[in-house]
Amino acid sequence: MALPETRSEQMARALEDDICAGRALPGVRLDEQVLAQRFGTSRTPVREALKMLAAQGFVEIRPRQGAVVVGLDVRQVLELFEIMAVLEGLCARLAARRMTPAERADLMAVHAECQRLAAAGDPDVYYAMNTRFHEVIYAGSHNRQLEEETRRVRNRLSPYRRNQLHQLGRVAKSVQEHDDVVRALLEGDPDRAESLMRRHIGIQGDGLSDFVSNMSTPQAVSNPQPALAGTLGRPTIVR
Amino acid sequence: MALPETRSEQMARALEDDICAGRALPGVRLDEQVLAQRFGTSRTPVREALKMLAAQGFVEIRPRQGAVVVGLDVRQVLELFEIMAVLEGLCARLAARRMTPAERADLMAVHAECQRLAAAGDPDVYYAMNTRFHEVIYAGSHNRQLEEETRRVRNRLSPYRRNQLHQLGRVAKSVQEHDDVVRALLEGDPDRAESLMRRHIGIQGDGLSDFVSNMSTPQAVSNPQPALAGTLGRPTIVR
DNA sequence: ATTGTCCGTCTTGCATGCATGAAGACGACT
DNA sequence: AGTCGTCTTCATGCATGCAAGACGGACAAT
Repeated sequence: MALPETRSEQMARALEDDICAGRALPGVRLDEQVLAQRFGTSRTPVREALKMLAAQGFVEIRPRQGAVVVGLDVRQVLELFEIMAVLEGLCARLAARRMTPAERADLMAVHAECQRLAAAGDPDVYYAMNTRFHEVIYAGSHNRQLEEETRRVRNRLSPYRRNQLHQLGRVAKSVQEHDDVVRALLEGDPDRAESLMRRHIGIQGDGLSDFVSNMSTPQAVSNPQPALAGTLGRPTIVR
Repeated sequence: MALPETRSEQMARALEDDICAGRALPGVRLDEQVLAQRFGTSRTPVREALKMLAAQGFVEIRPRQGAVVVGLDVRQVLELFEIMAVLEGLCARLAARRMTPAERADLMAVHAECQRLAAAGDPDVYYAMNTRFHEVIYAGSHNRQLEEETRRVRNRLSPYRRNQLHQLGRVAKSVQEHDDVVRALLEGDPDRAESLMRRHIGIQGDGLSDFVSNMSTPQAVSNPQPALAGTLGRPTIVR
């Protein structure tokens, strides 16, 4: 099976992961040669990977000036959240009608885990399970294209969400909202599932002000290029 | 001004246009050398362009086997329509609240043109104006990210929509639905605008059966590779 | 006749090399 | 001293070259 993966694809995935995980912060310069060395290839596959990431909005390539991790300003982040809300809302709507019994069981299991971890109190651990929770719903939509689109937008936002859950009480609120969504899903109520999910994602009400005030956290830089240091493995962050 | 555009970007746009306009049908093989000749470059920028298009879902690159224009089966098309409906719905919702007076005037003007062309009766001419109509609403959302996302999904679907309007009465129905949307927009009713737009895009009710039955029109091929003939300019279609 | 194997050809994936254009340094001039 | 202009340096954009893998055909065996 193991479908052969080209180096450019591997690198694209690795870089996307770096960006999503916050190892490559917005504004960081992505030097072709450095990356080539880091991955042990020539510049060619590096360039192809960067082009792919650029096409998906993860990096920006300014002709003759190199590639940088896209830095979104507050406005753009809010714009993406607006999109995210309807996409996840649609996932929930479709999932409410289409999830199989097995998938519903999965959902409940993951949700229970979320509740447990929320009580435990570590936001980062909860974050991981929270992601799984949403993934289950993406899959439950039985719409592959939607699944991919939603994940892509989610990934683009991820550098800006990491700290969101570190706010006091945000985790508790999150699981509570999950709980409502789960109920609607299990009852098979598409309208309610969609609307609850939209509200869960959307930065309406209290979420907004909190978020914006804490925003610009991951160096909402736009052009500063603290050149991604070439130490193989993980880029060191320059401050 | 004229921001410098690299060849790979030019080619990517040109190829995307070929695909959207139906000049490169799904399943058509995109040979690197042929394209390189056609654009008067080497294979390198061609490859970069193809990688970009692949990242956006327009072409599929099978390692060691080359690139083909993505062929969507009925199911995938319907999946994309589900996405399209909520994205355009969101555009309408936001536009209802955010359009400036100038944009509203624009909307009315384009809508009037649509009505005129609909009466004239040529579906292809109407199609172009219809596209502009929707573009005005994308812009009216004042959400750039949404605008781009929506346009991208629209473009991915375009090979499959071209003939949609050739159905008897479809044009008339389209303008009627536009009319309802316009009214909601001008009245500033976000909920109604969104819901009407969703219905307009969505293939619910009669739309669905008609569409599906006429579907698979643009050679819903998946692997057949009628090798894109190299005649510079436009690819000739093999049957 | 059909199927399986082998081989030739061709395309892709990647490495390397070169020219162009941009950023930064240095010096001259106001 | 500050500003402007030139020059140097370097990274990018693209061309070219080479090796590995895939497709197709021929041939042999059943």
